[in-house]
Amino acid sequence: MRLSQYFLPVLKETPKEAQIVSHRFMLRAGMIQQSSAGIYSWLPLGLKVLNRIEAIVREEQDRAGALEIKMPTIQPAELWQESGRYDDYGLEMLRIQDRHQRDMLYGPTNEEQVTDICRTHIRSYRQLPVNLYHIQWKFRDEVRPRFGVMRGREFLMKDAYSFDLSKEAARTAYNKMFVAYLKTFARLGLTAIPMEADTGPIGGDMSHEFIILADTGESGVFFHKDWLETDMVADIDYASDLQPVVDKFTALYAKTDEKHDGADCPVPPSDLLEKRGIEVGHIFYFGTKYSAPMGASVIGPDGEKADLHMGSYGIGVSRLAGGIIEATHDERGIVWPAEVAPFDVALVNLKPGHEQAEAVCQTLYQAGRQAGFDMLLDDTAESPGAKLAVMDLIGVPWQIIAGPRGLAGGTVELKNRRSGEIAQISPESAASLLAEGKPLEPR
RNA sequence: CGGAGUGUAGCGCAGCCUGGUAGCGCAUCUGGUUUGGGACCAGAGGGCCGGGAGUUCGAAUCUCUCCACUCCGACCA
Repeated sequence: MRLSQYFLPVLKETPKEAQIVSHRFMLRAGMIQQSSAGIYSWLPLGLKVLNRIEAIVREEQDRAGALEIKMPTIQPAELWQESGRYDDYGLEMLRIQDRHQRDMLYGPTNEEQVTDICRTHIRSYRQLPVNLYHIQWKFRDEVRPRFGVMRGREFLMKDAYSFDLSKEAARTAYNKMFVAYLKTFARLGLTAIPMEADTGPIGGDMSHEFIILADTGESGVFFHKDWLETDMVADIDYASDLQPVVDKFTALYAKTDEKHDGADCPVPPSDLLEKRGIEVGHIFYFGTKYSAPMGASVIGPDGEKADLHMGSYGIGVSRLAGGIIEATHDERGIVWPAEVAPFDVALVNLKPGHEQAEAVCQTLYQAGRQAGFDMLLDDTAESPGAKLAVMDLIGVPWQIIAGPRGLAGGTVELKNRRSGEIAQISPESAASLLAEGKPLEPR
């Protein structure tokens, strides 16, 4: 993409409503624009990132055996009256009427909807297990939206729902999602600690919130300091028994402040950390809470009818865009992990019109594109300082900077956005580096 | 929903107390000069001062009243 033909409305000054760093940078980098409280338009750069996060989430769900569906944003009130939540949910639910005065709502979540799908089509235990997920916009009329996309009213969420014959079988489904979440967040460049969370009325040990640490987080968390040294990568075959993996990643103490009890904590105070975190995922088992009232049951091997055991598994996709920035920025701007970066390589022509700079940029641009890199070529007439500042702001992992001064000495700059390291290399080595394809790593 | 604020050009702000021609910086447009870390010179355009109702000869400014947005708390992916 040529920057001169792109839509990247960067801001030099910070809009005053943006109080936290991710919100500031998302606005300044031209990723989002506020529409009303807690509701945002996603501009090209922001949507690109959102789509890449979504793709990673989807890929890991698919690998874990979940099946993608797409349920509507608008749901009929009847389903929620069946589960009993239509009256319970309160003002957070956006209620609307269609032209026939039929009560509808903009879905804040989809347990009822997915239960309706399964009760219609799943009659036998032989059809189990099933795990259906979708990635869809939700609306919750939050009392106080804030922090940009971190607590919006409208937000993009991946929500999966598992259906099993028994609690034991549901645990297998739960473990798959647990591991899928570890993998997903690791790929997103995040350390997301699974923390024991409130299970609500069901109880038990099957509820975890995945939390990334950030001072601006809304959740208070307590955990063993060794978490900070833990390698979060889990490369696992889903067909194997996942319980040991789950055990490994739940062995160290980690609880949200609702669950933490200072008097009853096994970790000595010297090893216990109390920090703030951002909840980016939440998984839990809730038994027959919806299947029983909604009549979602199957005939079991014993010929008896049995209510389905369900679990649900959420990832805040749009929240992650902000969460990643909170976790990885520096003072100059965003520092995207390679897998979610909107572009792979930014190519900066410091002096458009300069014959040699033009030629080198053209060559490198083509070389990168042919090798499959998503290239951004800054061919605008801005001042060099402005260009470089914008590139740092939008956080593309690699920058290649070409200007007359370097080219006179036969070099361009290869800059690593994360480390700040700059290598002076010849245009030819830059070209061959690009030609080798991903990932871009100098020698 | 309780508490506290803010609405003036695309963005950031001043002006309001003490009523009298609506300003500054950045951005935008034109021309020129520039080009290695958010350039320079000259010129230009752009505002129902959040909406409504009052007070007044006269309201961005004073009063009332809506509305929107933000921050702090209680709730949540």
